[in-house]
Amino acid sequence: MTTGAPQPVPLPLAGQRRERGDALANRARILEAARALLAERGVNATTMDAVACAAGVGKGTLFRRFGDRAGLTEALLDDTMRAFQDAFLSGPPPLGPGAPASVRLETFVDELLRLIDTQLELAVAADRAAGAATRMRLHGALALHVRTLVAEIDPSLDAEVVADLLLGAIGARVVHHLRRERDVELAAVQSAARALLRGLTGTRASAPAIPEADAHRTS
Amino acid sequence: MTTGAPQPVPLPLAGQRRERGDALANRARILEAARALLAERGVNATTMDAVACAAGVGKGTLFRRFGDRAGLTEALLDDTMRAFQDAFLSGPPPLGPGAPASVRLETFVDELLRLIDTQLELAVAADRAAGAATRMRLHGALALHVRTLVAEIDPSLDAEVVADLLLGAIGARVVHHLRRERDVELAAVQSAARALLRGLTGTRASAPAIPEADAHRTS
DNA sequence: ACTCATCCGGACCGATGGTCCGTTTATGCT
DNA sequence: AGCATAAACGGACCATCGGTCCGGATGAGT
Repeated sequence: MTTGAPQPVPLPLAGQRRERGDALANRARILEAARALLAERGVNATTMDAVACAAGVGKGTLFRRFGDRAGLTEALLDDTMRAFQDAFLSGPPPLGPGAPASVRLETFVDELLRLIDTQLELAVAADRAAGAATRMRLHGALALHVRTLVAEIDPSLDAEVVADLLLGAIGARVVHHLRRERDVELAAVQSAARALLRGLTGTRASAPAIPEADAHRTS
Repeated sequence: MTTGAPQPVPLPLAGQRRERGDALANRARILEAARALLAERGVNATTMDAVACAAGVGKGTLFRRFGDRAGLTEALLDDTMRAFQDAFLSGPPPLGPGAPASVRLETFVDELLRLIDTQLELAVAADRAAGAATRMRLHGALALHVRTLVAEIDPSLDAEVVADLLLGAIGARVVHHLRRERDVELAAVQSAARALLRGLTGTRASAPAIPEADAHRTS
């Protein structure tokens, strides 16, 4: 996957001096090394030193490129997240626009859980290492989406708060705990999450009709 | 509050050498100092050094008494938690045994949120600093209770997983975020939590028969 | 080939959690 | 009261880790 990235393109563009070739290469190696270390040794045992060393670069390089630990994890999360965001913002219907909000929300939760599961260590790292600013940005995008869907499903709810509670329920820590320390199947987690959602979607939906039609208000 | 603690009693008991008087006093001072620092400076700015200094003891004393940071936070949480546990395990009905499971669960969530809110910084500290072992113990007690209630409410659910998701939803991190960074009222959080619970409690009770809802389940 | 901006790398720094050990002192006994 | 001793004290000390700095190396345009 890492190598599969379509490469941000050398960008033969003008403007000012393009990033030097070795710098580009190093960035890639650092990202790859970080991903590997994170996956095989866990979050706790992955130090910045170790990442730099594994990538075969000096610490200076590492820090200049990414600023700090938060920056690195953010970069790591970046493409994964971007893809997911595109999917639920403008992808095909079950997840993207076009399906009723309740279905979209359910699908969203399902998919987010799957995504977290495939990048468990990374997700936990981001969750704990990211500074307030970074977390806000990452969390913010997801929260906004959930908030919108929740508001659409049941306008009487305090969408902002409900959204945060929901995201908290399926946060990296929880999933990590269930999967790694309890040996729970991912499907079981997804199923339980759906059970929780039923309170928002199912119940109300019994008088379905789907309030759609009236586009999506801009709360 | 701190001073209000009923004192573990001098225990004039026998056995082997009783804990020395100064040791006892120091433990109390450390606990009090830690609580104060945590409350007024936040989790991030509270170092072990600072705690020892504020308590007027050496670091050696601090660490010998509590082992490590996790031990200290655990001790800090201890009596608060013990009281809460007693309340929901053997206290009066709305929370303790005697009321229907769904009501108990709702009350439990309400109360836990209130408790977390009054000890926000401490709760976050415990959440982040506690080692796996400690967290398991603290979380375990709560999780067991919720699990039991959930199982009672709807035996068809995977109580263990649902319980963890629920606790994740109202975890210290989430509450901290909502209360401190979003200025959300505690009541709003409790209300949103109840909305989530509705899926487990209310829905089933009235046998509303969720329509197609789960038709598109594939994964 | 030449020049210069950019980048590299690892020595270095400050903070912080945690350990060690010589010194002090509460406690029980005489 | 005086004493012996185990327990507790306290702060110097250590190791780790995130993050900074700067002299030296190097890629890229001319």
